Amino acid sequence: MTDSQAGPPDLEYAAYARERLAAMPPPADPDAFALAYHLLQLAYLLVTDLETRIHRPRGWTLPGFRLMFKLWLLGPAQPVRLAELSAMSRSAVTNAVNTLERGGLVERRPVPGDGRAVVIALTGAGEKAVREAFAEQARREGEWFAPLDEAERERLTGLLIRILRERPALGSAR
Amino acid sequence: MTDSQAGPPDLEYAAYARERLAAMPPPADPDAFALAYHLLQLAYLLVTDLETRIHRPRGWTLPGFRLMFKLWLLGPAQPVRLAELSAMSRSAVTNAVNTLERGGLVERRPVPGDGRAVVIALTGAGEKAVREAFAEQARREGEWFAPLDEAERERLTGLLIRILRERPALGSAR
DNA sequence: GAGATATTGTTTCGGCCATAACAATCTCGG
DNA sequence: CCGAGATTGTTATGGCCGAAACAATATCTC
Repeated sequence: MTDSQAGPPDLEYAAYARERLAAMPPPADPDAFALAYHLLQLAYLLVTDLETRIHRPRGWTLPGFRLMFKLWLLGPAQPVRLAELSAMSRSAVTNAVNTLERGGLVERRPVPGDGRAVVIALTGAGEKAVREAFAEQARREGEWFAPLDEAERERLTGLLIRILRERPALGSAR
Repeated sequence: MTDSQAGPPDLEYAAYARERLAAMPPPADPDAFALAYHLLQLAYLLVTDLETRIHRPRGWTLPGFRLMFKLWLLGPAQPVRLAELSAMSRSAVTNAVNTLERGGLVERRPVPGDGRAVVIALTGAGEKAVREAFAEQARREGEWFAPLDEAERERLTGLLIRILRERPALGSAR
């Protein structure tokens, strides 16, 4: 793993790992490894970048923004609905809403017909916050994807959607 | 956002959000949004799936496995090197090593020439653990990417690498 | 050599997330 | 009606993560 190409260390590592895996017997799968690695690495770098450059300086977080963005598009919604839209747990929604509520960005409202349920709604401050952060984030995403032309972006998105549509069944069974 | 297509809720939401963004003025960018959304969603689902199906049942975690996998390929290494290979913070490495060390999977060794430095090395149990989990994970990654043929996988990986190579400068400046 | 500076690893703090257990409430079959 | 079962949201508990502050050590400069 020489540094002769002077690429980023994570990409150098990935190339080296792929080579090593190519010399191993199945079930080692160098191509699947490379795909998973670069996918996760890009997602990690993008998340970290958006978080540190846009949301943290404003005193918020990326997960909080994503939740508020959903409320902005969909209007007030129950935690259970927000959880299934994001494919995340209800408790994660509870935690995120707690943080946002402390900041005065969202509020919980009781549901008339159902004593268990709660509806989460943006406050005025939350609506302003999500509009401002959205503009910044859209700009930054544009910078990240600038290396690809329009056709390539579309092709990349299409491939990702194919995998998401055919996603393997979840659950812990083998 | 009707559920007429009966697709997964997260994909339905993404399609709806893209439509809504298409009706907004710049800097709203529906294509960049869709790309970022599907990229992050797929990464999240893949991470969660590998974690819950493979690593948690064995008593470990995916981040722990990724660190051990690096040690497996590279041999003993210093935390600072592991951190830059993963583009993550040194404190995250410290935490991960603490967890792995409690489980007897890695050990810290002093560095003869340098009183500050430490080298992280796999133990025998750690080496066995990483070999077993690697086989499982490679199989599961293969299932995730099965919807794409070989050429499509390669194209997808290539597009991801293009973005990673040209990644925008980090840092908090605007 | 001695002091200023840099590097390494750790600690603290707060937020994110899942799982499991729980209380409150609703629904539905008999 | 009424009790079993399902649903909703919350609360522990524990791991992950970054930023910032810190102590120990190394290096560089004069």
